[in-house]
Amino acid sequence: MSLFDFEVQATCGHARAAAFETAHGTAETPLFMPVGTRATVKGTLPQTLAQIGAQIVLANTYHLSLRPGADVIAEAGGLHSFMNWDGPILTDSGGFQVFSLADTLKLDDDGLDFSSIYDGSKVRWTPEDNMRIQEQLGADIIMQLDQCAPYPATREFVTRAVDLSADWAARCLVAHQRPDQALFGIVQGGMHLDLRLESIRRLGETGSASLENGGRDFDGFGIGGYSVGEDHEVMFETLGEVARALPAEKPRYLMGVGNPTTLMRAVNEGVDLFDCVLPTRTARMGTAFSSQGRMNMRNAKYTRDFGPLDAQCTCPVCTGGYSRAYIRHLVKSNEMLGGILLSEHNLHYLLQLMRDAREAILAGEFQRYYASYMESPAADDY
RNA sequence: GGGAGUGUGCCCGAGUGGUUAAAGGGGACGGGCUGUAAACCCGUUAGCUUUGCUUACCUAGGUUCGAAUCCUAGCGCUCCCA
Repeated sequence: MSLFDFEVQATCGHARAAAFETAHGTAETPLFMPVGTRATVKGTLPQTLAQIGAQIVLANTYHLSLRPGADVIAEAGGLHSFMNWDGPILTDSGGFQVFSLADTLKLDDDGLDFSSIYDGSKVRWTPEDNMRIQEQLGADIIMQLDQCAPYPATREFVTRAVDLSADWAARCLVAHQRPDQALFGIVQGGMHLDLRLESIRRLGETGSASLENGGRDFDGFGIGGYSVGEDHEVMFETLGEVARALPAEKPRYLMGVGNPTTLMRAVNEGVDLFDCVLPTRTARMGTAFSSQGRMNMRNAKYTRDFGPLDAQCTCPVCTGGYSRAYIRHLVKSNEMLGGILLSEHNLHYLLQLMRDAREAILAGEFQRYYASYMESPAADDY
């Protein structure tokens, strides 16, 4: 396989099993990607990530460019060397942060101005600046700068976000230089199917134009702007059509999702990649995913429960002698090990869920696997 | 033996006559978390026949229209002097 090849190995209904080649190794889909915003998956050692089978890890351009600075990371030899993770890395552009937490944001024809959440200093980004920064960071997959519309938002607002994101996608594609980095465009359009399809059409147009000029096409597509506060069902009204309107021969990445059942349903709709802070954040707050549904480990009922978090789980925590009672104690005592163990378990849970889905697709048994999952207590997060 | 102080809800602690079923913190209990400014945020924490009633600020009496708040006695604890 050559770099960035996305080889669909099997399909089962809309669900796909595929492999994607990066400069730091192959990733097999469907795949959940742990989030390490500040070049660390909170509470989790890189060696642990490797042990539980993480394949791609995320990092964030907004946070890292402000602290410690893209130049520092470049000087360290890039993100892989800096964060001591040898596997594939994906950097989000930081567009999400720029729009969600910069209250001093100013947009103009050429780019945007915002102030740093760390020290208030003024920062200016054009899409070209953003590409240059992500090239300095050196991830294997980088994301275009985009605008993620909040929910609810007026149709006019979402339309402008689609337009701006499409415009920036074209500029990112032109500005993107490093041959060892894949660039993903991002679909916006909120909950409006027509706007989503328009967004996809423009990304396709941009890619074709680039190819005609001897340039590159996007190597994959992010599906952004979902999971921003709407009900699950609202997302699924359009997600399937949106996913399948994207080129079949490229990875489809549903950004910021999510909980186990949403992942399963999205796989069933043809999505390949996911990232979410949920497993690690909820872990630090005391929640465990399990085959029996979510567990709040602060609950008194676990005080004398000396069994593993999940008897069916093969993760190092569940097979390593850590009991529910002990983990509850750690969480209640605010001991950091509680969050560490739960993070490892939750990440493993989602990674394993996707591995199982992949196996089922390869075996041509995904429909049965999916139906049995949806009927199981694991699907309680709906 | 003498003197000074103190006693508040599970714990610590604010409150010195009415708007106090009682601030604030802790603990306990429960909920939330979705391209991470989150080891964070929110709620509940006397009982009941619950738009109200009952019982409550060491105990027992008293003053007052009204007391956690003032007075008397007792009990407990703390400190100082002998």
